Amino acid sequence: MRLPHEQFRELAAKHGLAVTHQRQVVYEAVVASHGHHSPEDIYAAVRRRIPSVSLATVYNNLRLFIECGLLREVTPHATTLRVDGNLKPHHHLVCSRCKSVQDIEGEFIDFKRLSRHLPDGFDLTQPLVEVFGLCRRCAKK
Amino acid sequence: MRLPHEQFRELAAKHGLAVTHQRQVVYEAVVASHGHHSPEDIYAAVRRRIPSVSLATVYNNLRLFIECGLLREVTPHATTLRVDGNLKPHHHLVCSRCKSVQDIEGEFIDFKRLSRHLPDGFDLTQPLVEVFGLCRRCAKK
DNA sequence: GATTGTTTTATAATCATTCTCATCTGATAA
DNA sequence: TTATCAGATGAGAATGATTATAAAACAATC
Repeated sequence: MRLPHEQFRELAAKHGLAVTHQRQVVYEAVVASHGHHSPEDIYAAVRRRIPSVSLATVYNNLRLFIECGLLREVTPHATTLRVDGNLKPHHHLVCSRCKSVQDIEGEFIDFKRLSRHLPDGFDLTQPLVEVFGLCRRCAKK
Repeated sequence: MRLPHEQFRELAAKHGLAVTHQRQVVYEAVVASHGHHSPEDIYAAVRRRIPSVSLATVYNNLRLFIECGLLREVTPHATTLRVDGNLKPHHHLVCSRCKSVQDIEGEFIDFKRLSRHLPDGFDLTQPLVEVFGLCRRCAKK
């Protein structure tokens, strides 16, 4: 089992990213957060270890990590960016009203059938599926 | 076949909304647009018929219509609101990089299996599924 | 047609995000 | 190890989408 900072150094080398202290701490904060968090959340976590860190640095690095595939953007219909450090295949259940996101397990997608309907050239090598509905709290109203 | 303005009067009555000229034109602009458009797009279309209309009115009514279920929000990972007037069951294929959205047909979701994994109380009566990948253009890079 | 509560307009305010630029730092080569 | 320099950071300003505010106009009900 690799330690988080070793894991990050490997990933950075693989993607040609310079390893800075800030970058490392941002990455670790996302992975440790186990959820679907906003840049402000991550900023708050990073500040505990680097009080002088700038919010722009957090934004810069989150965007960079998303582009490199180190983490995934999870912002369905929400007004603010959310990131997910969990790269294992999994899907999301999203509340259309309150925009809350939860993970969902299970093989409920027929990828064979899906691929028959895909337009030419569409790349599904890292598929992510988001299913919308109403969470219990919002359904009550 | 109902005319668009008759259709809107019925819907408004059903949801207890006052029928104003602006509201009617906003609704018709969304339905006629056949796609996944931004408030600015709708605003431009409405202005052709009501040059004095305010952007705030477009936003207010789009939000109202979404809440009433007259149309659906389609903003996966995009930075700006998109609306879809097509209420027939259909799903979306979204490019993770450029955020483009296209409709996709086909029965590729096993809802029986999915419902086994749903948390208690989650309401899927109007399910919308969004599948993420890379569109042809973005996949090339 | 008068009344009442809602809607619209114009504009100001807000909030998330990005940009700017001066300063600093990690990576590479000497 | 040190010098160099492209790239990263920090502070704060700028941007852009969206929402709030308040006065005037309007739809629905009586």
